[in-house]
Amino acid sequence: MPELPEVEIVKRSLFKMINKASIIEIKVKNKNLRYKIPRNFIIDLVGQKILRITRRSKYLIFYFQKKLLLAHLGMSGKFILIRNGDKKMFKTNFYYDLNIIQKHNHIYFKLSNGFTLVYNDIRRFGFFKLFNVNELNKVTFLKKLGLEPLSAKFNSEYFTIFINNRSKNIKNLLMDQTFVSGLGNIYVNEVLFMTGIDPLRLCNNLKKTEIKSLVLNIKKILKSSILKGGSSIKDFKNLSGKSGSFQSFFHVYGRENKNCSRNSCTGEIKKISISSRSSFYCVKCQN
DNA sequence: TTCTTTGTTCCGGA
DNA sequence: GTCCGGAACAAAGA
Repeated sequence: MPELPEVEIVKRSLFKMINKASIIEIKVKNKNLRYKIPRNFIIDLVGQKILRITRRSKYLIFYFQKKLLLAHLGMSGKFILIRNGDKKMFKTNFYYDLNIIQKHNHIYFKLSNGFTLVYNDIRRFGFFKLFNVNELNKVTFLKKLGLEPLSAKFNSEYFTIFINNRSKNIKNLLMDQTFVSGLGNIYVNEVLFMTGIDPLRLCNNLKKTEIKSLVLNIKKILKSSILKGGSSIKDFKNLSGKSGSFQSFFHVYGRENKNCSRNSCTGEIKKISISSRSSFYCVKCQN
């Protein structure tokens, strides 16, 4: 489940391997992703050169001469790089992991640098959208997004002002992409555990020190995960098919009924549902 | 067949 | 008008 750190790793891998390459050919095997791949998708992109690749929240943005390609990986979307014309498909030097099922390959981008970029997505919740180059400011997906959690502007002052006159619980606040963009369920669970805050605590009851600590821990956990190559709790793989290592550092997510991993805490991890999303927390040190 | 999983969007109620 | 939570949506695997 790609959240900010995973998307950042994908962006870096893509930048390293295919930046400045041109698209020679596109094969759409299944156009029914989260949104239908439009008719003009192929004609708009073939012959275009990738000028740069950036990330905003969990979105990837590919800059071409005439178009912008916005991509979201949804729950299970991944990019795989194979050699052009390779019939063995997943037995290349670049992808030896057979957890990838070929029937979920939906789009092939044949590139000028000898590689083909494959988009694979089991649940097909990911999507691609095309925009004109000067229309980035009109993209509604991006317009609504709040601050990047790793930016300097995301700090205690911003946090304090935003929660003024708001009463939602802290779990939902951190999940709210208009507040801070890029955190998903897994990282929010981890941040709240690290900070020792009950996910149901109302955000307008937070103390100054808790807000400060939350901001610090959000940055710390995201940076640490990026350094370790992203998590791989279920589906995440980087371009070379290797899992990240951050998943082994999860303290609460998926640890229902297990003992709290915090030194000196004898509590147990409980699972509850908040806004129909599962939340894991220690009954003792998060209250 | 039902339940779970995700981020995003939409809708009704306060 | 604004805020909030819950539900719907997409697909697939257990």
